[in-house]
Amino acid sequence: MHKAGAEKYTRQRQAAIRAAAAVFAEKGFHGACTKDIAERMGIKQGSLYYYFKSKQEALSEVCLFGIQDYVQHMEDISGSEQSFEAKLAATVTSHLSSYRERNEALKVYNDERLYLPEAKRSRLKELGSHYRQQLEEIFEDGKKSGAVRESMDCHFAAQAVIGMCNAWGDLIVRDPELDLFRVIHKCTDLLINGFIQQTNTTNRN
Amino acid sequence: MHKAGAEKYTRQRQAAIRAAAAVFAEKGFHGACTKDIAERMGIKQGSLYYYFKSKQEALSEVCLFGIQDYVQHMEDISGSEQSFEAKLAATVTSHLSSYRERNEALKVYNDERLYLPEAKRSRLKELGSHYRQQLEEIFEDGKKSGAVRESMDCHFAAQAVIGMCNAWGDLIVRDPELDLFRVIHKCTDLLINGFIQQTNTTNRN
DNA sequence: AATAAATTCTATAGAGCTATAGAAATATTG
DNA sequence: CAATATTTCTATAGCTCTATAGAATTTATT
Repeated sequence: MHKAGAEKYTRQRQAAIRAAAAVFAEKGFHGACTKDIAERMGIKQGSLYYYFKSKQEALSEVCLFGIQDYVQHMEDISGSEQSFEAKLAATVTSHLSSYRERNEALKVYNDERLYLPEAKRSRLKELGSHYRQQLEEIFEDGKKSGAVRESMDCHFAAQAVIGMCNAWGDLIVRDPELDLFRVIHKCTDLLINGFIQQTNTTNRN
Repeated sequence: MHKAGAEKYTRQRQAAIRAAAAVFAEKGFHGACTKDIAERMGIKQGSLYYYFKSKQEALSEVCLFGIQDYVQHMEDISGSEQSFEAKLAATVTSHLSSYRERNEALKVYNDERLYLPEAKRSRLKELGSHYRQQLEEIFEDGKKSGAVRESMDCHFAAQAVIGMCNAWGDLIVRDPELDLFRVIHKCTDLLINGFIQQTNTTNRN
């Protein structure tokens, strides 16, 4: 067993989480085998169990890694003093950027978290719900400031934004050629300006 | 082996496809086992192979079942003479309704089709691409008629609509309490009216 | 260099799952 | 009813995968 002071352990464990993320993203939790994960980081199958006590634990760590930092971003955005449009744009940017930076872990969180044991899953679910709630509040505040129309269902709107980001995130992970900033720009544009031809110019950028 | 004239076979095979859809939707293709599928339709594991030659074939049939009919709907919508708004609303309605009617098969198509062998997958992919293309054309036509703003990226818009419908479809499948028509209405409203407060009233319903 | 600690390896038990074969049961037809 | 066809069952070969144990190797410490 490792001891404090041996920092190779933490480095390798992080590598294991990233390797697991990549393999789970490609083959799914049940489709992936521990051999794939181990080989991706250049060790043998059995050695992986020096870093995880089970395959489930690997999934659990990947999922946590996947969201912890875009949840943190939302905390910052939500607390800041910006216009509704700026907050919405920041949310989209942070969410989509996470798909690139976090090495598939966010995709794994979305697609495979339901295979976690109940206890772990509900802890992660809290984080996810909190994220959605904060986005919902951004919409509520937008209503108060007059940026968002009265008739908007804010719960629904938050869900829709997250769904749209995840759909695009999927494509971002699958296709490394895809220009992240182009996608961010288009998503933001769509959310702020909508599909429809409008004659007033108040909310264009 | 069965023979023509024995219509129990086709009835049971359809039941097998629905059972497989439910199980694959819940546990994923690799997480599901043929025992689960068989038991759900009240037969034993081995008997399932009277209807499928492999687990892969079951997946293949489920995926096909999942899309064939909403792809067909799009064909009708695309060919019809309606306003942009009406076509968009019809698309959302058809897409989301499929999630309820088709017994989880559409969800399986979205989440598990990448585990199909290449040959099958590319045949299904064609259907999916065709669907997106037709939606894209609806947007292009909308531009020509002035309903959609010039600056809209139609390819992107189509992708976004599909992504949003799929995100909501997931929730519809997961939660049978969720009111389908409420979701359809809200999605349509969001797509047509957008998030933002507008001063002109041209495109409200 | 000798000793101890940390990391990786090999080998495997034990479990679960797919797909098949052939028997048994059920339904259909003459 | 007897003969035939269809559907389901039981049993299992053969494979893959997880997780563990203990040996071997590498890295750090005295």
